[in-house]
Amino acid sequence: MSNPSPRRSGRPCDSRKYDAILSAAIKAFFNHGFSGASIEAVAAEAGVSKVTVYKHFTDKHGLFSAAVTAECEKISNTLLDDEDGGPLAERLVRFGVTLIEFLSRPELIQFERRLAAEVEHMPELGERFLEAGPRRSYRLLVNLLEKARDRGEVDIEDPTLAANMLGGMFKGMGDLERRFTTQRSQVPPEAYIRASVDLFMRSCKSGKSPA
Amino acid sequence: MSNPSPRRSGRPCDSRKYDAILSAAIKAFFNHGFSGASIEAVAAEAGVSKVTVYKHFTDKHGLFSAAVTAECEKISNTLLDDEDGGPLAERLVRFGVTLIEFLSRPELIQFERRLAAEVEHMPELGERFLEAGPRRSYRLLVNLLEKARDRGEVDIEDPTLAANMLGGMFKGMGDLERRFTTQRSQVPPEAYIRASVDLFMRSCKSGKSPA
DNA sequence: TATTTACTGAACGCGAGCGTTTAATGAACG
DNA sequence: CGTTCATTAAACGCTCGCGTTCAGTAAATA
Repeated sequence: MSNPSPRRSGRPCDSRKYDAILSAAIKAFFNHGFSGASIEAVAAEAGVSKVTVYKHFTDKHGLFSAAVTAECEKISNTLLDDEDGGPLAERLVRFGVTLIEFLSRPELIQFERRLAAEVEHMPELGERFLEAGPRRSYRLLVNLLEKARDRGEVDIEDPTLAANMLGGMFKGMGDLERRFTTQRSQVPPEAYIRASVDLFMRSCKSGKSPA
Repeated sequence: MSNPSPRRSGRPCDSRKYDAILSAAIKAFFNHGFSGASIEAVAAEAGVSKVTVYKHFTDKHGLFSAAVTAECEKISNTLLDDEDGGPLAERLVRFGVTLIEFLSRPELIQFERRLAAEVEHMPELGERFLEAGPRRSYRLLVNLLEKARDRGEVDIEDPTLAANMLGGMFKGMGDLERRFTTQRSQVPPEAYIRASVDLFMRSCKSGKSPA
């Protein structure tokens, strides 16, 4: 009211410190888990006093929540958009390869592991992640299939189901290996993705349709 | 050598205490994670002194490892065996439904979450789990497909790849919902599994084969 | 300049939890 | 019986870590 400018008096907050804290928190939480990570270590890593951490974030849970939100933001922004045309099969292969490469990044794997472990105690964070990532790319895939169907390119009864299966095939068993193994496979998934798309396309052209 | 009976002298260990400790540990670790769980709580829950815990298990890591091993044992013993015949499609549906129902049990979901979170620091446990569960059922599936192919029931070029895709389809997107959501869906997976098998079978009969 | 706010460093209180020790009791065996 | 080992309850030493407090400094505004 009395202030025309929203600028408060006194020394302003250093936004770089906020960022530093957040990155340090992300690193710590997703390396050691919620209970395993320590605020003191975060402060040290960020080159910041512990008090400053508590100035910016209310609490350990608040910091964790902010870290998850930030990571989800990154995921949203990385989302594979429906790149320009080509036949459906080629678009699906591109989609699948990009997806699997994205899911194979060590940081993301670690992030998923840690987040899933905390979901029981902070369900809203799991929900936030699902919306930021998986459900969005799922909808992209559904959309891609619907358009192809409308163009008469394939015969799909329920694109929702089809996308579900395609996504599942793309992940395949490699998903488990990624989650429960530390050594990263160097194998590019091209061939496997292509085989999955082949399987899918073959079934779509043979008269009947998924589901 | 000197002892004909393997029975040592002195008071023998109470195996029920061992079991009690182990169940308590399983509950604690898979509810609160490795760092989150406390030995004291485990001892209390087991109705046992802390010293007894350390008599039976060297150390917190040892206890965790024993808990994981015990759970993996359970998983191995629950493994869906290739129940008697019928056409391939029906057998696949049975396999898929049993698999998904198994994977949907809250205890198993929680177990997978916690274990995955610790894999980075104890890789051998992840390996143990993969061998006890996923890889075994994967091999069962491969076998099932190979036999069907040998009977001329389907035209599959690479059963390995096919099993990979089938398994992936069965899990589909529901896998992510299970991992990152606390509310359990009541929906029986029958219909979805059947649709996946349909998709698969359609592609196998149309001349060409997966991959 | 005075005021206000951010930030630091260090210390504090406090609880949790790991792993150990001690003294005592209980259960098996010879 | 005495020996041996399991088990207990309680206490201990120790470390870690959360969240707070305080005195002092730095950077902005009025």
